[in-house]
Amino acid sequence: MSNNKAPKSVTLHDVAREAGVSLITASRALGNPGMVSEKTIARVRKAVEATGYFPNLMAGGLKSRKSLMIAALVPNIAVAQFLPTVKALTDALDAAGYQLILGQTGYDHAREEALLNTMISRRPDGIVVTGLIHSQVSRDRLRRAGIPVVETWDLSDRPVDMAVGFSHVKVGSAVAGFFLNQGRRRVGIATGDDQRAAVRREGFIATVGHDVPTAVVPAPSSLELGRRALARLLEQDPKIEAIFCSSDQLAQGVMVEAQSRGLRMPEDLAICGFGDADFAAHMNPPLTTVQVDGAAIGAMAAKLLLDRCNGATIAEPVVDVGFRIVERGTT
Amino acid sequence: MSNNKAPKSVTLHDVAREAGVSLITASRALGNPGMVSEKTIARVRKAVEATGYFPNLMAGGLKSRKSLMIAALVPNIAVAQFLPTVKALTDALDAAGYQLILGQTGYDHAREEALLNTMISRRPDGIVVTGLIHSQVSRDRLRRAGIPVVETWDLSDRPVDMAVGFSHVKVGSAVAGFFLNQGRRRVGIATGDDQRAAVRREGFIATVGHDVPTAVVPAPSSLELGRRALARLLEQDPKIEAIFCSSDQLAQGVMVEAQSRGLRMPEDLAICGFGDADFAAHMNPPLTTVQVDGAAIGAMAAKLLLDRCNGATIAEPVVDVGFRIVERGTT
DNA sequence: CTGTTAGCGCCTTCAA
DNA sequence: TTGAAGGCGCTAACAG
Repeated sequence: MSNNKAPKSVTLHDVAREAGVSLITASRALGNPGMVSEKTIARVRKAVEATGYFPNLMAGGLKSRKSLMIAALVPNIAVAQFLPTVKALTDALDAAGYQLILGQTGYDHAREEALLNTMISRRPDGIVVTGLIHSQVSRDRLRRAGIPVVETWDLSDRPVDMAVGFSHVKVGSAVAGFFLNQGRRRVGIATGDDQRAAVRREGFIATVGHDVPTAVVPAPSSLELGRRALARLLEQDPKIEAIFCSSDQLAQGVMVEAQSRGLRMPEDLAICGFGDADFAAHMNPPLTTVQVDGAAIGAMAAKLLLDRCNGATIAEPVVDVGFRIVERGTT
Repeated sequence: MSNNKAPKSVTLHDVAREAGVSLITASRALGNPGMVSEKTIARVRKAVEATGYFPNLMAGGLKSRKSLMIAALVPNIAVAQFLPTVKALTDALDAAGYQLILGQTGYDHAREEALLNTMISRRPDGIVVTGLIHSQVSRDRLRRAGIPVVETWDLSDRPVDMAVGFSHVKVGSAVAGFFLNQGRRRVGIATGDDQRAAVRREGFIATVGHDVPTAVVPAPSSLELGRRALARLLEQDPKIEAIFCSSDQLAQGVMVEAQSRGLRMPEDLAICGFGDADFAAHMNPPLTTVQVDGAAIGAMAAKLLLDRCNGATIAEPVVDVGFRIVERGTT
């Protein structure tokens, strides 16, 4: 009688029998309809309905060596900054029948390496990381595994494989130049503690020509942390004239704190954010900020990966999407 | 000579040979160390290093019927609302060795059904959806497939399987009661066009006792859309006294527009948002809003799923996490 | 256009 | 504690 095994799931074998064709014909009818006659396809389709069959992508992927999955590593999904990228990526992949597996590195290099190992074990058809991959071991491993990789939000002379981003040094430099042009010399920085923000700071300082007051706050940045950052900067230089913030959230906090201290913007204090969050244009005064097209980064990363999956050779494996300073009321 | 095949990847077979043990012993040394002697484990570990072996979870999962993946369906990853949930979910799953596969339904029922089918084909060990699953076909399918499912951000008398959320009807009702208590009768609603917001609106109207002016905006809601929503509400009732917004982003826009029209809050106009975004407490005036613990929802969903994966029986398959109105300066 | 054969890489079952 | 055999569900490769 019926023993207590798990209710054996319907397989392609059952479908084939129901349709009165061989296993492989059923397989082709579903995955490669061009090779099968209309009539057979119809029979198989009907058999699928009748049996309630669902393909098993694990089994298929094992043989075909295609998982139809792309792994994405972000520092922290809750950082609004990367959302448009993840969204654009997911949208583009979905449209091509691929799904995204998500991993959070928490800005932690060891965690990143561990996560990368896990992801490799899943045999994704591609990997997207935010920022450059830090561990040399991981870099080598990925190259050897031959998995297409896109490093995003940053540029590198020697990416693991492909890269889509912009130069953070140039961003810092551009903002510093912008402040200096306005005649503001007493400048400072409120920044998150991540690698890319640190590089922007380096570019900023290089252009200013000397070190500047800096308040570093832990990720993820928030309005609250911005308020405290301004307090700390004013301790370092009570007459500070301009502040470059590593995110608009932080800038928002700096502005709130500045207003509560009676500082006028831009007269007493100029502020430049980073990211052009949707609220930036609607603040009072509207926030000057650095705009980066995060969605374009995600879309381009998806395109590179999908092209590669389709066997294309990528002519330009490193794509610079650039940035621009959007001048508004705070400068 | 070396033919042109893909560089055959290292398998457990190679590790076993290198270690001088059988295939299955190598397998156990890695996945079930309790069954193997210390010495053998060490030998296998060394062989793993030497060969550069990476397990193939697709192959392992095929036999063991465990994918160590959880599928998560959200309407739109860019909606800040669900971020804490996705983050808490990812964190909890990561810690248990599971990864998240992400899908975006775009608030579209057909898309949701298609995505669910795709996900089923991946044989995830669990599925988390935002909101209730709409398609009856999908509901039946999931039950039959026997995949653990958690429906979140909503509650249901008869969930597909498990549910973690709160009552949107009660939220609408509570906010309406709150406004009425303040003596405000000319009330209205600015809302996104999603299902849950619609239910909150129903609760609101039921308590008010009659239909109210309503401005519906498409997802995802934004500050910009909030501004337009207020304009539309003022056309419907120039003397409107209180507005319930379906998100804090929308509320923010309503406030900006109100200020630009010279309306004072809360004297001329009361506003209540939804979600308690991080900026809500820092607006001017601070925004009254409905607070829901999205992270708790994600954490609880992960717990239910992981418990189930570990064979536990869930005593309470429906968890109400509740909500509360946070009174601030706009009411 | 259809079918047969032979695995993909690993783990479960049974035996030693 | 270790091993041998068999198969998870599917699809390339090669016939017909």
